[in-house]
Amino acid sequence: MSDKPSPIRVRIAPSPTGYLHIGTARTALFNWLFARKHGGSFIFRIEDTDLERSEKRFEDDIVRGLTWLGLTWDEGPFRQTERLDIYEQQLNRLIADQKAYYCECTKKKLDAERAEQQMRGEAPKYAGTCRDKYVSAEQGRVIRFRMPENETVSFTDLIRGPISFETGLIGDIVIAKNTRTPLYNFAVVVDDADMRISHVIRGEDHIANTPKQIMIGRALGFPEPHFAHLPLILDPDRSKMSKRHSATSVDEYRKLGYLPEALVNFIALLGWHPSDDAEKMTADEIIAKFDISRIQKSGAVFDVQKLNWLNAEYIKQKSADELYALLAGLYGDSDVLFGTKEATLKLLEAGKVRMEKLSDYAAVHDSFMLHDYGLPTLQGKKNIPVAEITENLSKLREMIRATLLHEFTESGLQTAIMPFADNAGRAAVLWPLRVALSGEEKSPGPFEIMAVIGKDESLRRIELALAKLTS
RNA sequence: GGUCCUAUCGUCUAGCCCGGCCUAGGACGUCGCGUUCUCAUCGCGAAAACUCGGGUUCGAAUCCCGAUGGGACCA
Repeated sequence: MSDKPSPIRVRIAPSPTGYLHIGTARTALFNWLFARKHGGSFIFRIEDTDLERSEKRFEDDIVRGLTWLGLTWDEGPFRQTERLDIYEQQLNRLIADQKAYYCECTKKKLDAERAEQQMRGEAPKYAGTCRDKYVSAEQGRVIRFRMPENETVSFTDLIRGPISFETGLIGDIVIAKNTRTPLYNFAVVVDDADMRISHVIRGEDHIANTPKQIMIGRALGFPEPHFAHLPLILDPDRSKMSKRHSATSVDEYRKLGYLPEALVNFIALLGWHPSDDAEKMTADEIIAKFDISRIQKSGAVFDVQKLNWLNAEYIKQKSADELYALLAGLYGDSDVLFGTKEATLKLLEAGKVRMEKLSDYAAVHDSFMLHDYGLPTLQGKKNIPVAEITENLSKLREMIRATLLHEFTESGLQTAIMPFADNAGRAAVLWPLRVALSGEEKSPGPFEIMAVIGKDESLRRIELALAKLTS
């Protein structure tokens, strides 16, 4: 054995039996971070041996999702269905070495055995009927791995420390249906060895598979990788995150208007924490601060509120142009435009603080439109007299008319109007002005609205209010 | 049912390995106050946690044992 450290090689190995799941994305992220942190390689493998449930559209979704998140891989995607010869070769080797054997037990017989074991309160496992008799490949229904009977398998989990299992409790597991149809626990071992994976970083739900895979790997004479089992992402009821309670697919989050940098940042913080308490971090900063030993042992609840906060932070830091491009990509130009492109950019600049998600844009867009309203709204809770409102709005109309076009900005309008508002009473000036412009109890500020809708439209809306007052 | 993992504010977590600096820190959320009328942003502030029981020790969130809770996997 050489002391030369083997290169860091990690992988993400999803099954294309569903859309890219948040949990899978998080596993991918931690593998990616580990690879990037240590100058290693990140390998992408598609575990599509389950032909019934695997679909091309799911594979495409996974590829698209990882790309969108920026989790770029160095090798792959490899597909297990394209590697059948490799598994067959290793399976034959195991059979020749008598470390695996054909089993002809019927499902009915196995079910009966299991029921009996359960009754006796024993751990359900294969009774070993075919273990020591000759069953030909033709007679065999499945191929089983000959599990040693009295061994303790131990491994040191990078996150949890030492973990051990008794092989006697595991039994002779099925590793393939036939030499061309390997099962999960076998294919994984062969692939990880073949791809020279140094660290297997995966979800906690795989802990029980680890001893099986270690034993198969030993039987095959493969070097043993390091293992790290990540805590699970939980729903608010603390069960494993599932569709039942929340959006679980990465693409759903994209469609809801979450930014990839926000999702990556948030997901990184689920079960991991930098030593300096930083919360908002770019991917590069996360890589720099990443340390696998700081990963949490217990599950983390997916708190959408915190994700929303982070997403809002990232939206605020985008320019109007960037937001426009993002929005147009998501909804199409026609749904995004507010009059002209120029006005839309102004709206975006003013309105982005009101968006947690890109999908909030519709409401923001709407908040700059004029809504139907009645006299009581214009008078407000303080019930400002109609005469006073009429007088103030008339004066405002003149001031706005007099405002030069290049001063028709939020700050320009503020400078022009605030002295008057302070004089006549802010509440009696600003409230009616704002309602005249928006028609709403709650809305963006009057200067914000005017700067976005422009001089002509502002005056039109004020005229409308004045007309309402005199009618 | 069996096996395995796990336990600090409502949530994400710092601290735990190397006991005293912890009157337990930060963030989200909540509540309050302020900032150009409302809303949002922004600023300031508040409430809010060491699962329980034993032990070790001068001293335990931190070490040991047990219980209880939660979860995952297999069936």
